[in-house]
Amino acid sequence: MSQVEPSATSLPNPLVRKLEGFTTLSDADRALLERISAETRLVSPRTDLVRQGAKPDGVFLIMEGMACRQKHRAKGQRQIMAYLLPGDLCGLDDALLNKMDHSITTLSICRVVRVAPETMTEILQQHPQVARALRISGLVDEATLREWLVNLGRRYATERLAHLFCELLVRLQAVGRATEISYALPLTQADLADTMGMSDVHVNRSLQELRQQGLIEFRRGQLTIGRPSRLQAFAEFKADYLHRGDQAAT
Amino acid sequence: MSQVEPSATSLPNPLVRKLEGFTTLSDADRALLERISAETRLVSPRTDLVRQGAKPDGVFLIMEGMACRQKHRAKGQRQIMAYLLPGDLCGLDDALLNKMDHSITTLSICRVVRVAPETMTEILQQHPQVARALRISGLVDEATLREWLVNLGRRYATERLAHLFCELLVRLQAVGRATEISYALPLTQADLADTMGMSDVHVNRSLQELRQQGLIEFRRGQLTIGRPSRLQAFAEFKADYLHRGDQAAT
DNA sequence: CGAACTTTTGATATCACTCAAGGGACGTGG
DNA sequence: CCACGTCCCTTGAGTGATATCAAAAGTTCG
Repeated sequence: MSQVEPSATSLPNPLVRKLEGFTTLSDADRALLERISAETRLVSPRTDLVRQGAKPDGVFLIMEGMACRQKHRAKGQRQIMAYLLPGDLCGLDDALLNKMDHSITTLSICRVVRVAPETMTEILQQHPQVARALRISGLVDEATLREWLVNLGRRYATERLAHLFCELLVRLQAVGRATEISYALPLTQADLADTMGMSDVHVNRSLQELRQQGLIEFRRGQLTIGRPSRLQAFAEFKADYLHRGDQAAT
Repeated sequence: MSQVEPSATSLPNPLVRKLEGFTTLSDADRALLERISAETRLVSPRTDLVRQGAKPDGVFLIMEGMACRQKHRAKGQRQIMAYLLPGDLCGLDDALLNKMDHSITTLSICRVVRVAPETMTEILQQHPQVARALRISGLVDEATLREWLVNLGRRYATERLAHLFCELLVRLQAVGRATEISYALPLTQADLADTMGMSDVHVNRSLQELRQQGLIEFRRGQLTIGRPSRLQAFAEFKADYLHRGDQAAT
């Protein structure tokens, strides 16, 4: 399922990038984060990192690829409740509770790091700025969840997808994983369906409509957004919930 | 809009009840919480406690009634993203971010307490057990949000409503605001619609169906669940996400 | 080259929305 | 204590959005 691998590419460190969007880090902070994220391993698609019902043990840092939080219902239906992108740390808060009420699962091939609980505790105590950034990051995750709820509750299928694509553009740009108009989206239409609370067939048709309207291109796992501002208007996307660029209050 | 009122009834203090569900409190902790929650004021229905776009200032503690977190879309649509019940503290985490991305609004008449930021900071520093319980409480709120997402994404209208009613039963029981089978639900069908991402007409018809199946009664703001286990089965409700009764890990 | 996925298409069924109007309940003022 | 307004709940009819089922076409990868 996984093996230790040296970090491969020369992409910017996504964790550092992300946290610097929330607060100012010292050289020591940065060095620490770089050190942590050195020992990565590859995990194949559709593999549980943390399983529902288990007691969380340590946290996972996503370095490459996409993972998610998901739940299953009795008749095999599933709902994805969050995407975990490069730079996202998961399981930190979950550790405070006894039992996972959902699973954390890879969607694509992922390069991840597991950080032991003790290491994590030490970091939080000795690097207050990192702790602060992680705290803020958690709040943004929660705000994102709320926006997803609006998405499912009050938008049509095409708007829903468009909104998700807008969000991913912003989030991936923030960690240097997207150009101005394009990014890798290694998801299946069924994955999108389980994210948006719709059927895979309807995802297919909605994607076609977005393509026809010239809002997106989506081929071979690469999503391209012709004019992001147009897609944002279509989806009524306001990035404020991601709290990028507003250095948070003390 | 509001005025200071002495605490009226002899109901148990909901904040104490709630936090004791998450951790063990000392007498000093309890005394502190009681002291804080003494100076309540009444707020009329449909009043913003915190407005979208504003900078959060202080936290609000709900002592009686129901409030919510909500967002509005352009064409007047709204989506309720969380219910705030007696014992719920809101705005604590929000304060770490610069700007509210949603509003906190009363649904019914509420008895609330506003706690100043300085007071809150002091409490968190001098009462670690309270801080810990509040932290866990926040995580449960997030888990609740995730479950709501499953609800909107993967359940039919009747199941959705049933699931909400099950959740409220558990949460209200935990703060002594519900009997084994019944509680006050001072909401309009339009409120329910904006919670469930459906139209008010469809809420009406779905409620009728739940009534016909003998699963609920709902009259004059009072909801009664004949046999909770039946309703839970119908909604596929598992209370684990509320993390009641599992004393969380250290 | 073939097996296993994934995407696409068509046809049909169903769930939920919109619009519009009637019926209650409740509070207020005369 | 009645009249009236205002919400809120309820009903009906028609429409629209999305799901389901089934099968064909395209991809990917060993």
